[in-house]
Amino acid sequence: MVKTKSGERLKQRQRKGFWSPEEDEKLSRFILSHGHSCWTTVPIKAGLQRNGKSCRLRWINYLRPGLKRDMISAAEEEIILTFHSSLGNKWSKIAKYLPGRTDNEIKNYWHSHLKKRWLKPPSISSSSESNVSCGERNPQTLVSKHVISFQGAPEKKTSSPSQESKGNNNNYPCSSGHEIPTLFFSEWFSSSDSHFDYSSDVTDSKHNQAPSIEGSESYHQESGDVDQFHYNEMMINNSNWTLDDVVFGSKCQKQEQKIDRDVSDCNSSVFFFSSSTMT
DNA sequence: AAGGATCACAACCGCAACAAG
DNA sequence: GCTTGTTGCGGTTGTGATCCT
Repeated sequence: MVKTKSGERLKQRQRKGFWSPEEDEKLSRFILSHGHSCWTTVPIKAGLQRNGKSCRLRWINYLRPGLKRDMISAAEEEIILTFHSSLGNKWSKIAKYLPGRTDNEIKNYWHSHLKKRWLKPPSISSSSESNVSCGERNPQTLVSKHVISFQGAPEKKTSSPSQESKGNNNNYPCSSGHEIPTLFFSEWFSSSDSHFDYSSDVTDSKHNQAPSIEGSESYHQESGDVDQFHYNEMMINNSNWTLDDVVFGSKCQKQEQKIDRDVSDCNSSVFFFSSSTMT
């Protein structure tokens, strides 16, 4: 329930539906500058006519740095299938093993691609994209394999799960989709040409496609918040702060109390970004 | 080329869990 | 212990794009 200083309930006409590039920019700029101590106040402070829930969803599923926007690879698909077989529809849990992917994305992918295949009787010839037959899955084996793979941070050059994690010393995990996210957050942050490219959206018929990470300085230039950007960058690069500390602010502090559950939660959300700054 | 069917995905909704007062 | 507010999750819906006839 949102109230003004005087205590009056704020009567806002809240927008629904697809997000415009302007709204995306406002939200991104605000969160990158201030974090979100409380989602319900974010739209107010950011000047958005949305509810906090919508802002949170938009940020998590779309604007958050580090999200992968490319196709889900065969290996990622395999992970989804594997974990789904053991976890069920726990999309958020499955998403933790697929850095850069959101629960929503995985859920959608499941419903549009995998569900039918999974429900189908396994064919002997199996999928040409997958090295493991659906009918012969061994969740335990595969799960542990992938967990080790991610946590041990190997870079994988092939899409075959069987070929992953061989003698790589990188400290960050690699997506099973062949590529790690384009940039670490701090790198993305500090790169002069690494901010959202809304110009590309102009030609996008859906206009809410993912802002391109590369190619535009407009975001930076138009934000009028350069100092805050550099401040955040500095905080990330020169301290032990993680992305969560900067962006997610109080959330992880709050969650620290719930260690068991949250070690994995926080780790997963800083999967890529923190490793280059944490020693 | 037109129009219906299907697909893909962003976003909404409702509920449960949790924290704070 | 109860109430209230916030957050996170999973199911579902709406809409634009693409395919098919």
